[in-house]
Amino acid sequence: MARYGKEHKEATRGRILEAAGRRLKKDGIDGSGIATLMADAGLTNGAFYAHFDSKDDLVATVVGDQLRAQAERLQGLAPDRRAVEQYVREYLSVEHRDNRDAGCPSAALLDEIGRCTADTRRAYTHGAQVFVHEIARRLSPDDPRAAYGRARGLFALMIGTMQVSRALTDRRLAVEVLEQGIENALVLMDA
Amino acid sequence: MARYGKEHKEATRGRILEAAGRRLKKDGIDGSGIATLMADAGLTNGAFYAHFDSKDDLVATVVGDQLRAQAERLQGLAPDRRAVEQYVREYLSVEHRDNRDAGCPSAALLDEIGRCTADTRRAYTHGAQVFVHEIARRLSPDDPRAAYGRARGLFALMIGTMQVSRALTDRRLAVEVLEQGIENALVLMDA
DNA sequence: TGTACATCAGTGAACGCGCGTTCACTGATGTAC
DNA sequence: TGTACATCAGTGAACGCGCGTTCACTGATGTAC
Repeated sequence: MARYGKEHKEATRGRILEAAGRRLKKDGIDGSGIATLMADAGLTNGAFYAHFDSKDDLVATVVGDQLRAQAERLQGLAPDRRAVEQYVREYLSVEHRDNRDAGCPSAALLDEIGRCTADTRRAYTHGAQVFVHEIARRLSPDDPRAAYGRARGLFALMIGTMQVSRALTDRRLAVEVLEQGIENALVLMDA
Repeated sequence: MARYGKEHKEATRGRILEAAGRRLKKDGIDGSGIATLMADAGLTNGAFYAHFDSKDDLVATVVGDQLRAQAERLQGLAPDRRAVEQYVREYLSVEHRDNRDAGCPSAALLDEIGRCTADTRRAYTHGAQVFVHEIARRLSPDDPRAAYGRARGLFALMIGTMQVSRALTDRRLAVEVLEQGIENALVLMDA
């Protein structure tokens, strides 16, 4: 009946979402055009609307996917405090700083997300809460909610530190900011 | 000879910069067009290029001005630790959250600044260092450099916390994040 | 096994629009006489 | 004091371009016979 199995279109959608995740983080939301996003996925602009209602729809989906992926990476680590420390060290690394497109969606896009539609911000709100919960249950396994405050501080500190480091033109200073970010994160974790 | 005194054009330039500061923080850099920026200043698009070489030139100037203004506000406060606490409380307030256009340029624009030209990022680098120094000399009057690490952490934490709070759709959660941000800031200050 | 057909994912040109930038022009002003 | 002039900040139409979105079409495929 249908010429392809339904998994074909699903696979294409997945390819668009993955490519869009990278492109949006690299060039920003306003800085990424539909034609470019589709070319990244090996398609032409016209096919976009067979998969998404609008650019806003794509952005909301990408933001949700990106935060889910980030939380899952943390879920893959041990359920203890040392895993959080390991995560923080990888987050505040020069590799992450120099690879926006493969990195944290919040560090790459957060001020733009704050200006997005309610759908996108809802997707962000939910994803961020899951991520913070994964940090908190590693800081305080018996009562994760008690650690939400510190976990949110860690989250905000990591995002802010990475954004500052990326904005600096002085590479030595940028690295120093990352290193001090790790120290500050450890202070918050142990508070 | 000239039809206006030279202070006339300077005043107009200042008006453009002030209006652009507000508009860029409100709608983002990519989200603000020249025609809109000029209309905000009570002018038409064509006059823009009598004052700036390009949009990039304006953005670099605005970023520099905004960070200078932010540092000067801190300089206006007492040179002690209590002034930093007061500053943090005002920064992480609902008023600041709800008024991007009058607020911190980093919270409003930092991920976009990270993608800007070297000129803009140089202006940011310099401005941020001055601001961090003003925090540090209040945390450690005798040896400001010793407090740079904590001061940078405070800066990053405030920026990240404000951006997260602005992205959330749940207002109660957004307020809770601000309050916990203050607690976390106090922890870092006292570390 | 071979052919005709229906499906529909993907193509690519086109839509109106706003972008950053350029430029010939306007008109209010201070100066010169 | 009154008039002609030079200045130049600001106007607004126009440039080519890329934006998000629409749509008539193409063509590879699985199915029916």
